[in-house]
Amino acid sequence: MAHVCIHWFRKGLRLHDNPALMSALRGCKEIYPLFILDPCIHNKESMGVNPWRFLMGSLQDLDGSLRKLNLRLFVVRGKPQDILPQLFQKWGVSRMTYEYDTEPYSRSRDLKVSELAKEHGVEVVYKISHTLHDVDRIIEENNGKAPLTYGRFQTVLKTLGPPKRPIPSPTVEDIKDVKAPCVESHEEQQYGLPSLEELGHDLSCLQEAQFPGGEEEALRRLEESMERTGWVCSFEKPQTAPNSLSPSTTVLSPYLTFGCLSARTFWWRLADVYQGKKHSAPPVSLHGQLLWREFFYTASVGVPNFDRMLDNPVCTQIDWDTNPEYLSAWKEARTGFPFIDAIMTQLRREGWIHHLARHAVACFLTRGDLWISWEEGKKVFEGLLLDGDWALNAGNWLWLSASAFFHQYFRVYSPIAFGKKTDKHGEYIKKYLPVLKKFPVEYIYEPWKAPLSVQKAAGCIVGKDYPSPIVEHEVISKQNIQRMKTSYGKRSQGVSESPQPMKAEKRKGPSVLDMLKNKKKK
DNA sequence: CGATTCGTTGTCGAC
DNA sequence: CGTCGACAACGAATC
Repeated sequence: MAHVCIHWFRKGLRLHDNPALMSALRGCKEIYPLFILDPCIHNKESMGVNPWRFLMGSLQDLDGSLRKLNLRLFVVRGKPQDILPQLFQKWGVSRMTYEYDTEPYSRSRDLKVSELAKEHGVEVVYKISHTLHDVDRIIEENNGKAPLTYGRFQTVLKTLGPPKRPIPSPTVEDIKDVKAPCVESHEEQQYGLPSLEELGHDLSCLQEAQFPGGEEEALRRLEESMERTGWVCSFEKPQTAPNSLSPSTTVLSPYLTFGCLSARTFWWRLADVYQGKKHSAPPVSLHGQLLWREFFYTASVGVPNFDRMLDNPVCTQIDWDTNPEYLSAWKEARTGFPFIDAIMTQLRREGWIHHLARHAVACFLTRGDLWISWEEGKKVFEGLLLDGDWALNAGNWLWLSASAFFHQYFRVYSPIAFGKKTDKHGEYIKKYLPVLKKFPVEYIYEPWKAPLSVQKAAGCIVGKDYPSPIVEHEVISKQNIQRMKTSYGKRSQGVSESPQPMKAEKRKGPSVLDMLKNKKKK
């Protein structure tokens, strides 16, 4: 019996290594490749114009690739739970396929949608292809808990073996028995991709996309990086510069986030390059970077309330300040620290900043200087980054704020010294903050220290043309270390008024374990 | 259980 | 230019 099938694209915006799409095509007489613009995730509040443009580019590329196979992409706007039942009926659908998504929102959405599918007699098939492994298996192998250190994570992974080999894209041969649904001309419009203008975006402030979305660009970019075999083999993340004028890393992360590039394709392509050569190893290598992604995906599945401080069992509870002025200054690149402001400018303009640049601004916002909750920073990153992956974003903010995973809170990034290591002349600062262009090198990281005569000569008066620093880093960072110490102290002592202080706190960890154990029993 | 080791990628100053 | 210890001292995992 041949199926009428919807393949529902969400992430996984690609044809290569797409097992769910392949199972859609098997025994299929008609296929509707579908993308739903869901107001719960695709809205202007939580998603900035740069990631929007990346998504649209990716969908356009996907549509183009499908058309080469005599298929097309159907784009619909609305809530999946409203849209899908309508389409099931309208198109006479008997099967729906999609790529498994571990995010909490996606999981509850997919649960609802699967029930609706059942009611409509639609068979649901999903496959794991966004991550290297089935992260639930990793948790199982670690006795029901997500590993909290990278070393432990690697040990667990060894028992699972290497990730699966990627599968190729569907070919004309694969769809020879599949009919492309006949679409009337008005429907061509109805299911077409809306423009960014139509969706109400202001494109006037956008410059040309440095990282255009789409599978084709993803694979081109992958090959471009992999051609540099020496560079690939000697890659060590900590040795790459956060403030080079062009990216010092691959910038494949946005393509992984949207699934334009399969992590397994990347993994095995790297294995090809490594083959027979001496090469760097995790955690610093490129393989290591993919494992970090896997690490945070696993943690985000194994830890309840992963993206929050409250009720997050691995997150240290910290008395962050509510400080809208400081938060805006950070967000809008007017902290008065050129290194920080340059990074935030690049983030807003280009939608991508180097991982270590993220360290610097995240530490500055949270435990280092401004003492603002990492959840605020996470929200800002989510809206601006092309690679604002839910699990990675939350995980890295937990890390940098020393709320979880990383605990050596006395190691504080200096907003002045850190950037100097890799850009002592401040070229990066001058690129993104041209107002400081004429400042002499010795003051470029600390313009407020320049004598007034020097400021005048540079055509930039600090406090007027460029902000004065909002905090005194040397003083505030030392105070903040003490505040961290207090928060950590409370954590290990437990709640003093509790009759069993130690036990009350100790329950924190096992509660995750218990939850997962209970789940398994069901 | 207690002790020990290790932990993706800090900074500063001495040598 | 690189390496090392002090700084002040954390939790997770292991034995």
